[in-house]
Amino acid sequence: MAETPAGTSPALTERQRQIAAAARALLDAEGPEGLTMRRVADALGIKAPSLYKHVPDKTALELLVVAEGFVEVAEALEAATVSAPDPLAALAKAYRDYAIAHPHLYRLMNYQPLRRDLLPDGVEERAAMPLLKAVGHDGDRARALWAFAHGMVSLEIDGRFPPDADLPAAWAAGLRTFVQELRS
Amino acid sequence: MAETPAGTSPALTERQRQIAAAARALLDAEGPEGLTMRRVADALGIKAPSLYKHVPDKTALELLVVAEGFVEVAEALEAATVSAPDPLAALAKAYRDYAIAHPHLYRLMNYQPLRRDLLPDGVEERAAMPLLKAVGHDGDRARALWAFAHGMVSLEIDGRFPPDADLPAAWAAGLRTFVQELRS
DNA sequence: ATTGACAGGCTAACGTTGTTAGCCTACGGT
DNA sequence: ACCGTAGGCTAACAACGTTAGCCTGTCAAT
Repeated sequence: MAETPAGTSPALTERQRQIAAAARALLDAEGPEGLTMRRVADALGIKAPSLYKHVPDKTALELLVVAEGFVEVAEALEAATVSAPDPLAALAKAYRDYAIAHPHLYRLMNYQPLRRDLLPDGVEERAAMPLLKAVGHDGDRARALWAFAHGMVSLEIDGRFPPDADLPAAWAAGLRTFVQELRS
Repeated sequence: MAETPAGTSPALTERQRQIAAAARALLDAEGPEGLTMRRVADALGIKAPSLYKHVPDKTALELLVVAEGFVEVAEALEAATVSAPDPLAALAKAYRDYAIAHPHLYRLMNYQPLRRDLLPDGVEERAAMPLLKAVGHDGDRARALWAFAHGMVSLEIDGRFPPDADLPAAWAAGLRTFVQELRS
């Protein structure tokens, strides 16, 4: 058991990175049903119980994947907002694009309480930065925008909108306010 | 096997209503982990396999509960918006109140694709009506508002906002736009 | 009055899941 | 030369959803 001071990033071993990669691949390819201990172990050529030598339990394994997802999202949002004519629209588009591209991962990341204590430090903040910046460092409005985007994306991913819904129009309707208020 | 014309509400049997009630109670009290076939059967004094004489599988059982939830939400929203000075704020508050009061049910209803074909007719539409009315029968804005509310509520339920976040202020920031636009 | 269908319970069992216990082996440091 | 530890393994458990097959009571039709 490596000594890991509470509140510090654990620094993954090679095996843990392999596990995370295998899990990620399975999740992307087959969804949450495909993400089982035995399947992950199979992908690495070992048996399921051996995973527990590297990871305390399944939720910790999932967290490895989630952490990876947060970094990716952060990178995508940063890349999208840097020098964009309309940063807010670009941000929204990038957020949605990522979710649509990786719906299973998006659910794993956002459809449940987040074990922040087990997440590497700063990961979440980094992902939130582009949002805060785009919205003028107003926490309340940032949270409102996040909620709107998350709501739109999750409802779309889960097919909850009627098939004839004009989602771009709905996005526009929702974003209008934020843009407006920024200009005032 | 009762003949149930496709697309028509099945009309529950007494036993099915009992099953739904037991499931609902378990879900409210213990969350999704508590909602198992055996636990539901126990609550009714029967064995798990007997449930399958009344319900095809677990997701159908869950759908009984979900349908009940939709009716309750619809009633709550209708009651809240009737003769409210600020219908939109009242609607938002009622929506949140329901979700906060029944978080497990809210997740079951809204965190996954919805099997509309197995849901009694009109249930979903009825729940959507107060929203549409409050927003001036503009579908795009209605969906944007729904997404915002769902995002706020689900992120709150899952503890995703920082503990010091001022959620009422975030709600206000998000709702401002809708109110504004209505007045114009 | 007898029959027979069927509704609705039961037990036994299967396959899959996460997880634990306990064993074995190879390697690296004292 | 030792020995601890990292990291595999097999066997097994409990809980889950679900199926097969049986049995009994009720009730309608002959």
